[in-house]
This record gives sequence, structure tokens and C-alpha cells, in this order.
Amino acid sequence: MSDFYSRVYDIVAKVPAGYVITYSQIAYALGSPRAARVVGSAMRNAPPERKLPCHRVVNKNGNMAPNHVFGERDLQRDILEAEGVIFLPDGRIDMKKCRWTILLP
DNA sequence: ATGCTGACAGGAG
DNA sequence: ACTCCTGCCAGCA
Repeated sequence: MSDFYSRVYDIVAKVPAGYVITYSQIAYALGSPRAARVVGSAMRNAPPERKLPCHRVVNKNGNMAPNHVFGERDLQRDILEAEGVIFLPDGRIDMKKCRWTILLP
């Protein structure tokens, strides 16, 4: 596993239940603000043994990853709702209230 | 080894 | 407001 991926996982692991974080936030925290895409790849290749809360990683619009990634349609949404994440009437996450801010070293 | 792809996002036209 | 182009980096053909 690359160092970059490991750091991504490390950050994702720190996101508490009831909050979400964006791909770009993670990329920024890693020193590569434009590597949001790589963060997505990292999630796709996420090692199950780390039991990462990948459902808490969303895009800046407050939308979750395409349904096909989690297998079942809208599964990610169900999990997030169960954790206390607030959804807007249009089906997007209320980023204003649920966005987690990374504690920078 | 070379090149294309992708759970994204920001800047330019 | 919307479309296109580019950055980033591990995987896979």
C-alpha cells in the first residue's frame, strides 16, 4: 500500500460518527489539494481489515458515491442517517452542519 | 514498460 | 450558470 493511501485511511478513520468529510478536504490535508481523485481511488481500494467508515466520505456537493460502489442502492445514505447525519429535502447531506474539520498537525 | 482509468474538484473559457 | 481541461497517483490491461 502506498504511503498516500495509508494517510488517506488514517484521516478517514478519524472522522466521528454523525459527521462527513469531503474528498478534497482529505487531499488538502495531505498536501495535495488537487488529489481529491486519488482519495476516491484510495477508497475504492480500501482494505477491509481497516474497517474504514468510507460512507462518511462524500463529495463537496454533499452527495455520496455512486450507488454501485456500496452494492445496494442508497445503502450509504441509510448508514449515515442512522449515525445522525442530517439530510436536506433534496437528498443531499447538510454539509453546513455535518462537515468534519480536520485537525491539522 | 506505456497508457488509460477513476468514490473528485477547481479554474478557465 | 455551464462545459471543458488539468492535476493527482495507484491499478490494471
